[in-house]
Amino acid sequence: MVLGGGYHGLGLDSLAAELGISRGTIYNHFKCKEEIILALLVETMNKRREMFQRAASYPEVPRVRLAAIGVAAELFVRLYPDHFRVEQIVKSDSIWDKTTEERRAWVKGCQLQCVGIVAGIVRDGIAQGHLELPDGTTPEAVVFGLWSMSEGAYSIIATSDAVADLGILEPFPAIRLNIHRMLDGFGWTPLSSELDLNAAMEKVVKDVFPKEFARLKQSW
Amino acid sequence: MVLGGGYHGLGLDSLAAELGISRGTIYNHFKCKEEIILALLVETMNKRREMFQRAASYPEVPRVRLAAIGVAAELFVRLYPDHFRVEQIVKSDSIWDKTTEERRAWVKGCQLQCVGIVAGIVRDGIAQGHLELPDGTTPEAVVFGLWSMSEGAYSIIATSDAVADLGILEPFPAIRLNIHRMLDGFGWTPLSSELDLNAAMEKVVKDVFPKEFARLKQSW
DNA sequence: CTTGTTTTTTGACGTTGTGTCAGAATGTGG
DNA sequence: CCACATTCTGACACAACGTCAAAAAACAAG
Repeated sequence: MVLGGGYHGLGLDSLAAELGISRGTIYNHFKCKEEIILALLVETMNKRREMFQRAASYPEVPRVRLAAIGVAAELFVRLYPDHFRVEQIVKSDSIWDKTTEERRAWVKGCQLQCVGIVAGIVRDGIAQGHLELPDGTTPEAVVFGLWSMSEGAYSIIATSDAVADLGILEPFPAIRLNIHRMLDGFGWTPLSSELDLNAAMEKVVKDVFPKEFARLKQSW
Repeated sequence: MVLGGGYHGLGLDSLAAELGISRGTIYNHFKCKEEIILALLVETMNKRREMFQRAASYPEVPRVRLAAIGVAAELFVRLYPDHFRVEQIVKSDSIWDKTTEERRAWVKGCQLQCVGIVAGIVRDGIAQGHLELPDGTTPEAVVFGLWSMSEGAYSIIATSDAVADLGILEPFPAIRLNIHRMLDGFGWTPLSSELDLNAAMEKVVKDVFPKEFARLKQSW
């Protein structure tokens, strides 16, 4: 893929050669290298938002719909690791301020949409009496927790062999477990002890993401 | 600080000028730019390990000692945001493979030590009957969850204004809450409902990290 | 103090990669 | 076929990393 070797891996010469055009031509479409990367980021976030929307509309109880979002996030990371990498790169390198306001706004908007999808499920859970948040805690705070956990876990997996050193042979099931423990901690019913979430998630994979699952050669 | 503007912000010319030496001299001490960054990373991880060790030896029940680790991690990020940034940079840019095996091993070892400290507390909790892990779940998996949550949350805070857009005015208390909810989900007693963890953490700050707390001008 | 030797420092140079722009090439309407 | 508009191009300017022979400094011996 384009961005295997980080920011430096993307050489405009090689990119131009790969596209069969000259390097000057690239600058007719993008103002600078950073804009290219941000364009890739937009593509990335579109992809994930689409998967999130599909997961969120799964006809089930809110807690399972949230698990479906988790499935979507995991599938996304496993299927498109390079796309995930783009997000990492944009974060750490200070490329953000070299880009146009327009594209930045687009990224931000997409991010908020993804958050909104998840927050909507949390609100549904509250509305249906499956979940009660303590005073001062907003649904968005819960989303923040889920987001943190995913982001951090996938980042750790992607950028070091720390998980293997920890003796965690299958990190993805571990992530799922930890996330559901957090939701249990919030008292979101049905609790993971009252429900076979693994089976539910496997069903989500087959019902909502059959195509993606087929592309995922490794075991779920 | 040295690494405000990411990998590119660190210019060897300006760095040399700042140190009052020539750029050539830098290469007597470091083989390449990447090694400089990794040296900063070593410093960073030493600092945090030291804080973790202090927190872990806090004379309290395991769950509170774990909270103390959380306090240490939070104080570290808030006091030394540039150090935290170094970790982000090392992750995303592919600088890892340009560095010497020796320094890499050092970083990895320090990382494992930090994990080991936390895993030790989890084991203590199990040994004292405060916590029971389901079959197939290791203490390291719990550490992985805590690590993920911290890493992801601090990363999100540091690299975007997403938390503000989510309406989360005080992200750090939100992180603490989410972490403790996860531990509650594991059934780790005393549960956060049976214990005033906020007071306990405030006590940790004053008992274990008075000096660091003094440097933290913002409210806890 | 002087002279010879070793170590450290230096900044000019080579190299690599980004971004620019005048000119070439290509496309279009009459 | 021509005039005009658009797109593409690759040579150039510039910036940053890393190198290395020469200079400077530190050190040792007589």
